[in-house]
Amino acid sequence: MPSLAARKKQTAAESSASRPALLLDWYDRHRRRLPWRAAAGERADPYRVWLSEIMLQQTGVKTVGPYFEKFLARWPDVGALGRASQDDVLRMWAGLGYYSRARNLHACAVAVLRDHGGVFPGSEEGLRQLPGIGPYTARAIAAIAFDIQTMPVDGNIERVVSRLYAVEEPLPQAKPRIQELAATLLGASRAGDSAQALMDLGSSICTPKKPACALCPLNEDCAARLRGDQESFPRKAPKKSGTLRRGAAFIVTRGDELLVRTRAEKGLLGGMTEVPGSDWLAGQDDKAALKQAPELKGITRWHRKVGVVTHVFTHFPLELVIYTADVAARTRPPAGMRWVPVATLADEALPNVMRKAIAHGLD
DNA sequence: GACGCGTGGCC
DNA sequence: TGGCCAAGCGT
Repeated sequence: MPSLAARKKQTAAESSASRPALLLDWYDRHRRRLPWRAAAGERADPYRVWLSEIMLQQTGVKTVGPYFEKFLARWPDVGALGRASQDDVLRMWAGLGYYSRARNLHACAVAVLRDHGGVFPGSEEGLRQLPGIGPYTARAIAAIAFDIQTMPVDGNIERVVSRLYAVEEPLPQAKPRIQELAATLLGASRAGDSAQALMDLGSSICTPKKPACALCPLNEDCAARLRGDQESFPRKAPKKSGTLRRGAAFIVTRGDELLVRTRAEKGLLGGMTEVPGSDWLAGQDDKAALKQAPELKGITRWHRKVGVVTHVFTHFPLELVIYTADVAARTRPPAGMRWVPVATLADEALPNVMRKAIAHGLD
């Protein structure tokens, strides 16, 4: 076999015929070791691949790591996860965001247990039918865990491919075209490694800002690099930011207990624990928000904490005013609410915005 | 196809 | 520091 340098030179001269081989060579030398990845040459466990792919949706590798380990230790296989309660899964997921993923994760495990005898379907089409598994994740599991010749396309691969071919069409319209181009980077085998090679390349070399093109195995015939405007790809339609919303959160203590409730099953922060609060509306003032305070015996006046809690969701920024009150022992909670010891708050399915509100209120 | 859906890290 | 970005899915 000719040396790597010789093969690379030869490839540049012969156009892109052996890009898949260059990519796999690079991957064999530089692949990242991640908790859900099998050793070189080994087939990955579908459960681990699935669990990691769901957690990694719109979420960084570093953030996912500890959650993946926690889940694996508590639920070592899909059967164990399918027999757990949704509430336990939500509690374990708390802090990771996009909570519909956790609900679908549990629903998926239940479905695999009930409809597939506890074994993941081994085809892209079969996987695609399961809750929480969309076109990307179905392809990723099929390629990585089942060695099926298919190319998943995530944000990293969109960036790499759009630069390689200088795709002028903006996202998301360009998705079908990019999917076609990405599939040409599949070799005759090792589909999962080809996909993971492109993802590693996208996260470590072909980064959004200041890509390290000198280190890229595909730099010789990258169309965007030849033009010198790599960072301008992928083209994207400009996106609009949301309007500021305001609301109030009520921190009610009864000794060392805190008043909480569970949010509606669907929608924003669905199924998660929260402290009682007002609606979150654009242009709402403090007085209007205070009118939505929970009614409890013995509260003569609310204490308004100095300052506000701010939080930025994907589609809108939020400002919460914090009101506090302390009530007598044995005060009944309003309908739909409950008291929980402050000491056990860590075990609740509390999204970060609520942790911030509580921290501010108890401060 | 557009929108709703968290959070943390980056410069 | 505020906008951008990260292994998308469901509706």
